[in-house]
Amino acid sequence: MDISPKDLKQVVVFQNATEADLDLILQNSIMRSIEEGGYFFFQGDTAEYLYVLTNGQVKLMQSNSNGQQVNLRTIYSWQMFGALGAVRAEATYPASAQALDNCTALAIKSGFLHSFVETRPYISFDLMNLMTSYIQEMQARYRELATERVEQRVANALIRLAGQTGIRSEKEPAIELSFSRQDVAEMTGTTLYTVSRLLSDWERKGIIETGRERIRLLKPHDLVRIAEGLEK
Amino acid sequence: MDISPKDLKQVVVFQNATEADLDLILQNSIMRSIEEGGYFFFQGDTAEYLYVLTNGQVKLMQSNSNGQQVNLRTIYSWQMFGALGAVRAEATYPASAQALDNCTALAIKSGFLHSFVETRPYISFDLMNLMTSYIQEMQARYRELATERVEQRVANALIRLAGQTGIRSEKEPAIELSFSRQDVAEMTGTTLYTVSRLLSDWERKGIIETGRERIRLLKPHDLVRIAEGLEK
DNA sequence: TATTGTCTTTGCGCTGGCGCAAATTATAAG
DNA sequence: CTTATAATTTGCGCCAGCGCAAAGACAATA
Repeated sequence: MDISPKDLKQVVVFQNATEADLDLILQNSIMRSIEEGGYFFFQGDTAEYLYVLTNGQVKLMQSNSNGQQVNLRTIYSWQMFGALGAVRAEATYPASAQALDNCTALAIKSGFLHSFVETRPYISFDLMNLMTSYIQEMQARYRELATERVEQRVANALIRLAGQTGIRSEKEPAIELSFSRQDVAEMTGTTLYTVSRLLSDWERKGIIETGRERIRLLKPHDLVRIAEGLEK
Repeated sequence: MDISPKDLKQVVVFQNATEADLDLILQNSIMRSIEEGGYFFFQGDTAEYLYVLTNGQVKLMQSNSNGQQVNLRTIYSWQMFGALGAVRAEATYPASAQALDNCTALAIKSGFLHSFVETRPYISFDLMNLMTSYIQEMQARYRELATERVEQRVANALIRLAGQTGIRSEKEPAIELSFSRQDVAEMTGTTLYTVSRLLSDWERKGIIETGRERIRLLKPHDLVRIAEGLEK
């Protein structure tokens, strides 16, 4: 599968790039395909490439010395990942990137991007914007983890996911999500048992509907109330 | 108190700036003094300025709708703060900045920095480096909070603080920190009671020595072992 | 020296959430 | 259709950590 410069316009960081620049980027990149379950890179690897996902979904996660892991973020088509390690020379990736589907991604040599950015301020600007939003999201999630109860955090995660990826059908205001209990647990710093108990409870109350690796939000507004700690 | 361009060289983001540029920055800034306990800005304010602290210490913190707060970071002399809000136009500060001492800071109009950066790639580069390290630290702390027990998190926080600010005396390998139990609690997402109990315990074991708003690390290595969860 | 305010310690009871284990259900593969 | 595999649910016991309350220690001020 080939990629045209026009396709690259969809990448937020490249939105202001010229056609010529996009061409140059393509010439200095290769395509990499990773099949479901495989890894683009592991936490600690030297950051040789930064990626633009063209197909599939990628999970970014970080693990501690005992192997316990947390979900930092899920990457969708035309989003960048592995960019953090690429900014500094001789950096290592701070997280691992696992393919949730069969994935294809454009791999850009980080050394190339380095020199490329130096003469194109608009790109660093867009990159900084992206980074800023990362920092803000991480700070918000950190605060959440530190001060909110599990119930609120899970509700919040569902709301956030709904905003990012939810499929909203026209007729009914239901939002469909595809995540396992384990996924949600890793996103909210809890266990799959607790998530399961919570979801069951909410289902009994008619707020959501659940299935295997599937959560449908029936009353998002009620979730918002739970997230804010107003419930009970 | 006046600031010379040379002083500004101490700011990481300005380390590669020319004398002329530093002068220009100074001309487009004002000095602001905030006394102990006061605020440079509050979370949610529109980000008109970004600051370079010249004197004192500033605590960056975020609070949720119930007023509970977490410590994101402490700022020392010649470090920047409030830069996040400044990158995007019409942004608001994602955190509040409280003066821990009587503080003085250089306030740079964010609009000015905007246009300034556009023609000076080296600065955006250094800014991105700074942002990258923020993201990585937040990710690490997030993982810590999600997967580690309180004991480990507090030990980790002490180690981190020792690296950032600890005063190491020549004769003995003891490191002196100046933080209240409440401070440490807000940094680690726990309560001052739990921190107090932990510190008391460690003091009994001879790992640290404590006082009012004072913690002296006697055996940092033992703390590292606790942080890694090897203890018990 | 006495006073006041702040920081710290510690006892005590409680509970939110963890995590094992075992049963149940959904999906995929043969 | 059967079997294997993976995801989910739920009962149960337990404990790490919370948070009130009250006392104690320290620092600043008059």
